[in-house]
Amino acid sequence: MAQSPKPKKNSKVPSKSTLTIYDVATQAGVSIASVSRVLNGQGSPRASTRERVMQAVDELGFVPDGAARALSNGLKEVVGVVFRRGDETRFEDEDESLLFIDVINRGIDVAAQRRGFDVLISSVGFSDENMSGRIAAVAGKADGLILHDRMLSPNNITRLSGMVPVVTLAGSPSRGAMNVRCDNEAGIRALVRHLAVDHGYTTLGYVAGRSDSPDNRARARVFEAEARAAGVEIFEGQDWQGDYSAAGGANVIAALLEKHAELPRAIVCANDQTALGVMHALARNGVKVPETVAVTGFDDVPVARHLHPPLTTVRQPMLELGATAFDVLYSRISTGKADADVVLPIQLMVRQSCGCR
Amino acid sequence: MAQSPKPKKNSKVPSKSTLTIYDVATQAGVSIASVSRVLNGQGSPRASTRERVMQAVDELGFVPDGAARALSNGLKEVVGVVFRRGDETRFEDEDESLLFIDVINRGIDVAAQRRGFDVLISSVGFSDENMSGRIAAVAGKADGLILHDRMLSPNNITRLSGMVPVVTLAGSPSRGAMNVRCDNEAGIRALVRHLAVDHGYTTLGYVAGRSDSPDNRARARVFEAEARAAGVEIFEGQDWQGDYSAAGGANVIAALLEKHAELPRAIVCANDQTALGVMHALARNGVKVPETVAVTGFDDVPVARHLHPPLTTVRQPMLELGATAFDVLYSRISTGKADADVVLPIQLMVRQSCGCR
DNA sequence: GATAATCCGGTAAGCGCTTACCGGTAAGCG
DNA sequence: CGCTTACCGGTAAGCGCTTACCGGATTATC
Repeated sequence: MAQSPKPKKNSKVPSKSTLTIYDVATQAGVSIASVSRVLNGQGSPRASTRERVMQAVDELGFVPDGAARALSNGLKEVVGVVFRRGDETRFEDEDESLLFIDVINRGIDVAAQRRGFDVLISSVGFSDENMSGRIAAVAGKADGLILHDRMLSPNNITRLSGMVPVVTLAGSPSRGAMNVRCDNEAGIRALVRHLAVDHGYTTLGYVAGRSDSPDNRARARVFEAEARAAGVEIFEGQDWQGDYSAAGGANVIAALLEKHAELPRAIVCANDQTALGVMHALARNGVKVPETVAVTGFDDVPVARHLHPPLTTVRQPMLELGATAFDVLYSRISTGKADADVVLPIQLMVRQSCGCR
Repeated sequence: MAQSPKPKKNSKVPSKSTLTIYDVATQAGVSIASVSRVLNGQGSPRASTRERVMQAVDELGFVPDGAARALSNGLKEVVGVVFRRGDETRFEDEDESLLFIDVINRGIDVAAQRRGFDVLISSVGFSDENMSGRIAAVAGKADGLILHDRMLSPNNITRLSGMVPVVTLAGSPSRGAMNVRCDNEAGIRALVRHLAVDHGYTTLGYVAGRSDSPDNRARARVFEAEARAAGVEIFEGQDWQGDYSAAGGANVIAALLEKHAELPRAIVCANDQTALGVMHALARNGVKVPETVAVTGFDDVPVARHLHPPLTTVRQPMLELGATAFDVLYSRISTGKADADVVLPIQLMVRQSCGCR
């Protein structure tokens, strides 16, 4: 019967219980292997053995050490999730695009729990240096990584994926990593069609998201192509550059109105936050939505349905996006195989800001 | 010169690089102790030794294993954060109170990074069983826990704090655990005073948050006491029961208006989401805000300033709340000492929904 | 009674890293 | 030259858990 190991000579004050599996084994009168078997459902312990072990665990308040388990099992049962916080024009705690990321992370969390995994979160500020080093540190504490958009160059993603399994949530996959995304092009197409064909609007504007976002650039391209195909006039360009935030959207409209620029009959916004700001600025200037100018968003964050008028938008299945990202990563971790690029369908959410009743 | 350890006989497919510190040592032509010294800034390695080690690390793409480091150091450098997701009346992915929790978690993340810690997130669904077991599993993977409100009974918190350092974000502390909170009472007092004294409104309503939230009950009590002291008439009771969500707030107003009930001159909402729904329902029914009915929120989530009219609310320093919770926990982990109950000040954010211009 | 099969549980090795301790070398001093 | 001190780096033990392997006891069969 082994004794509890000697206290580690360490300059750090022991802050956690120093209880180990040896203490449980001593109290239950069995070996540490028996304790492990009972706790992990291995082997076929006698009922009496099981009872003594569970009683000792309960009385002592024993929690197995995750690091020891991870080292022994070769699996930490932790997924690392890394995302960008802020940009060069915005103080970091006001970055509203994190709403979107938070919901995706929720989906990751729920899917991870189904497999006994937990989610290790790390956000990276815009001005943070040594992003690769940071991501590597997270990788050392996890079995795989899920990287939100705008994290690393494709080369660095490929390099990272040589160290740890990586799933990206980006517009396109990088070599060596798996990718999960929504069919955003279909979403923009559906919006433009709804406005141009169903409503018959002949002028459309597009308030862009961040110019450094590949996702935004793809949306802008599809918007342009689809609008041209529908034969409508397009309002776009530098004056229509937002940054995915409500303030960015409001600033675009305020600036246009200040120069007495003409507004299009409908405005497609890069995301719901932008639409919130656009609608706010229009209302502030006495422009009726949707009677004078219709507005649409993208994402369908929970706030969208409570705006006045309720926002027509494209529902990105954010929870499913997160859950799928985890499932793809888990498949890779557990079988070595996984899909390289998974595309989730979107759904047009027609409410009232487009002009429907 | 030790060889790289033999591959572990394991039924799980190895999905991570099997690189270890032994491989780096071999490539650099030094011992594993030297590699460790270089990577951890210990001892005084020669410049030439340092270079060879760093070059080998870079060429091999080596990332130290977090579980091994944690076991050896007796410190995982991970903080576990656990929060509640959903309630009995709402499907879990629509729980908007998570906005608030997400921002607090952001504060935790930023503060944790300052100390080289990462954040292990685990949400618990309302219908999840064995919450204690779940929390214990997170505890096994972290050095300490931060528990959001509504997680465990005070007894269970005390019991948990015998296993691992615990910080709660609750209205009041539990024995054995540390606590961090905002001075919500002062916030409600400031709101009531602003409406009753500065604006001279004589009737006030309070749309409550969840009835199972101790925080909400405390706010309701202070609202009542302060309003009575200001000599105004109070509208409250079962008809004014929200659930912290926009839909909950909208439902309260819609139901009142359906029964042609009289509305107070101003409505104090338990949080900003509730205020969003209240304002939406009022606007839908042609009630002007703030001309006919003023509305205030609580929390100052980013959306608040972009509503029309911009919301007067109480700013909960959510980022600071999270950061302080982490700092308190870190103090405990590193020195064994920490404050038992930390109260952060709030700030009244006067915008336009109260009637100010 | 002897043999084979099954059940159960203990012992020892190992997961990947950290670092205390010790030894070799070189420099400085008398 | 001999002794002392400082510097640097290698060896071995250990962190807390998991589990392969083996042995003892029991049961079943001939």
